[in-house]
Amino acid sequence: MTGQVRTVDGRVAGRRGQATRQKLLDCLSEMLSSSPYRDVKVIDVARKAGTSPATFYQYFPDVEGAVLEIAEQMAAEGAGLTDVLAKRSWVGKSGWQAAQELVDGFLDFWRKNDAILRVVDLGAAEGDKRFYKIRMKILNSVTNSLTDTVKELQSKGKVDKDVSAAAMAGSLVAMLAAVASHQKGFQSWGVKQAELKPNLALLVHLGITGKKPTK
Amino acid sequence: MTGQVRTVDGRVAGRRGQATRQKLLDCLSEMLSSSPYRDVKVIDVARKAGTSPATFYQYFPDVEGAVLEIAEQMAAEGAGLTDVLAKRSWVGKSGWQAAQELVDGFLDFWRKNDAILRVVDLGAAEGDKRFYKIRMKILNSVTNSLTDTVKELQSKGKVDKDVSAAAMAGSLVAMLAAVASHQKGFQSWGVKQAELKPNLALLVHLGITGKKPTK
DNA sequence: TACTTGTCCTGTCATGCCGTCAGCTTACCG
DNA sequence: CGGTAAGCTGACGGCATGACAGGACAAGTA
Repeated sequence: MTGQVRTVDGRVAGRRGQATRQKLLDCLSEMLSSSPYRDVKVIDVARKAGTSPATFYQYFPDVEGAVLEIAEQMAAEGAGLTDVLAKRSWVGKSGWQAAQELVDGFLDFWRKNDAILRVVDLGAAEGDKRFYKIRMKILNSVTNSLTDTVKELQSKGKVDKDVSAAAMAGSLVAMLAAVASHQKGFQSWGVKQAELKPNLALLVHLGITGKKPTK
Repeated sequence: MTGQVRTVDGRVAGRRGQATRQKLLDCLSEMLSSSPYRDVKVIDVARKAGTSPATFYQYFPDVEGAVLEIAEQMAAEGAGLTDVLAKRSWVGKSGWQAAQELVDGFLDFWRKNDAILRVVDLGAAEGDKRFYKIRMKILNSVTNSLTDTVKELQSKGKVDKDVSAAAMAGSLVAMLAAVASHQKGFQSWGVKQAELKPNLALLVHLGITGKKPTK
């Protein structure tokens, strides 16, 4: 899939090299969780990995490059977010359940990868196409799936034709991503997870079907 | 209100000093729009302002500190976001209009201040309480207003009691903020502003009232 | 064992930014 | 005109960056 792992100067990395490379990625990942993105320095990552800055630059052009690598790995994992939605009916109780599971899956995934996702989000918002692409990769499976659902419901006459399926799906996904990345904020503001989830599910259901769920 | 503007070492800033300070803030602001947050250096800001790095450190402890200052200024401005909502009825056509105007105001405000808001969002997501507070300051007026609306509708029996007003309002506001900060993303993905806005308004209306709008 | 080859890592260096300080200049006031 | 405080900067030690050459190491060959 990735073909071959290569160093910056073009050599192919062997067993040992790949291990070092991965260790650097892991340490960077950890670092991103514990300190602000702006303050993450190559030298700290290298020290944490028990190696030297020069080694880091052998495998990655800069911190951004390494972050992109981590994000790619995560994106592959995140493709599974959409499994929940496959072949789901959005009519009746089944729809309410689909909405709930989508919300659950999303929040979990985000909580697990919040540090990287933060950086990816920033990069995308700043207009960096590489980050933007990865963000798409993660969100697209869900967005596309939801878009299809809306279109299908529209063709059956169950949803107004003047709804833009893509815009609706995109907005809902953006909402999920935003709420997920500010989960802590909600909590310290007095909103509990237990309240948050059903409300998000309700909004998703309302947005997709245009109707209140039958619970 | 702010009392007196002071330098880092305690002196009070006079006319000239305040002008320099403001110029630094303006240049920083511009810089944030044109290059990634991670790459904004004090020396560049100072150069752009026609002064020296030492001067920067006279007025701000670091880049973050200056960003907070800009964000404060913006937050004051952003308090006006809620004007649109004051004394609005969410019943009938008026509700649909309120939703539309809210979305309009939000997207405009975000587009105007996207660079700072990006950084504030990042800081908040990273758990920095100072950034989190400012984010609240900007969003709270809207969130609270929406929360009140939902509660009012609940007391009149027009909205289900099991909806958490705060969670719903918070989710909607988070959605608006997220979509706003990825406006460019939506566009390059094939979703036009003209489609986006009504869909967001629809979602807001659905979330607040639980019903489709009468247009 | 000695030699070769290619991978892997680091010491070192020039460069550039950070953050601080002493000290110079400028403005204001009696 | 002299005093005082504001305003600014040159210069410096410290540290991160990013490049390079060369040493360490493993594996294969004879």
